[in-house]
Amino acid sequence: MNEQIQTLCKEHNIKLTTARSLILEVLKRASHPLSYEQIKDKMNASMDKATFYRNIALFEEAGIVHKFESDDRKWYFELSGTTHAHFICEHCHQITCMEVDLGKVEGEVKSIVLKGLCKECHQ
Amino acid sequence: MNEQIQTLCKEHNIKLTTARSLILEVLKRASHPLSYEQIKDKMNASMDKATFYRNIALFEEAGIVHKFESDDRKWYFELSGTTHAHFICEHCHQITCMEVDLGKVEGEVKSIVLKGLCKECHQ
DNA sequence: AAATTTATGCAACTTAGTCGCAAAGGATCT
DNA sequence: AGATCCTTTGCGACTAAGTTGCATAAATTT
Repeated sequence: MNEQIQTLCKEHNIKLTTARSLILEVLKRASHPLSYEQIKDKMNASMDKATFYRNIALFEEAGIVHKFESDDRKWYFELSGTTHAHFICEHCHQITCMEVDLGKVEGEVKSIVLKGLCKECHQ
Repeated sequence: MNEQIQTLCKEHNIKLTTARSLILEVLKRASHPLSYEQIKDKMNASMDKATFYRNIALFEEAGIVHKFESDDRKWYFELSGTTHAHFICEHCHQITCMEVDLGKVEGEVKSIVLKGLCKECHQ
C-alpha cells in the first residue's frame, strides 16, 4: 500500500484495486522497462493476463505508464517520467536507459528507442 | 531486372531469384519503411509470406535490409542506408524519416525510433 | 439488503510471423 | 540430354503475445 501510488491514482481518477496496486508497485521498483511476463514473475500474487493488459491500457490512457515494443515482439512497460531513450541490444536483448538530446522536434516525442549492439556485445 | 539490385546481391553472395528481386525492387522504390502487407500489395506478383520472411531474414543477415517494429505489432522494412531515425505517430501511424544527431554513443546504433504525435496530430 | 456499476478470471479467439515438408527450379557432372 | 544434387518456393499447420466475450465477484449506490 504505497503512499505515492495512492496519490498517483487519485490524481488520475483511477480506483486503486488490488491488481492495479500490484502492477504499479512492481513498476515503481523497476529500474528499467519490464514485459508482462517479467512483471508477473515479480508479483507476490497471481494475475490473469487479461486483467493485466486491461489495467495497463487504463494506465496508458491516463498517462501513468508508457509502453514500447522491443524486437522480441513483446511490449515493455515503465512508469512515465522524463522522456528518456532506451537502448535495446540486438544480441543480448538487454534494455538500458539513456539520455538523448534531440534538439528541436516538431510534434510531441513520447519515446525514443535505439537498437544496435551494446558496448559489451560490440566488443 | 534492376542493375543496382543485381550488384547489391552479388556483393553479398546472394543469388538473385525472382522473389528476391520483387522484394528488393519494392523496397528500392519506397520512400519510407513498409510492412509485409504493404510490400505484397506493391508487387506485381503473388508471393507466399514464408518466402517473403525467409528472404527478408537473409537480407537482414547480409545487412542489406533493416527492420523495426512499429506500435501496430508489425515489422517494417527498408533498405539499409545511412542511420537515420523514424518518427512513428501514435495517432495517424504515419512513419516519417528524420535526421538525429546522437553525439557519442558506446556500442553500435543500428536504428532509432521516436514515437509520439506528429505535428499534424499534435495540432 | 437489493440494485447497479465496475473489476476480475477463464476460455476462446486473433493475427503476425515461423516451421516442416514436399514439390519446383537451377546448377553440375557424366 | 539425362541423372543427381542443392536451393528456393508454396502450402498448411503451428506459435505465442495480446484481445475479447461472458459469467462471476467485488464494490458502490440507493
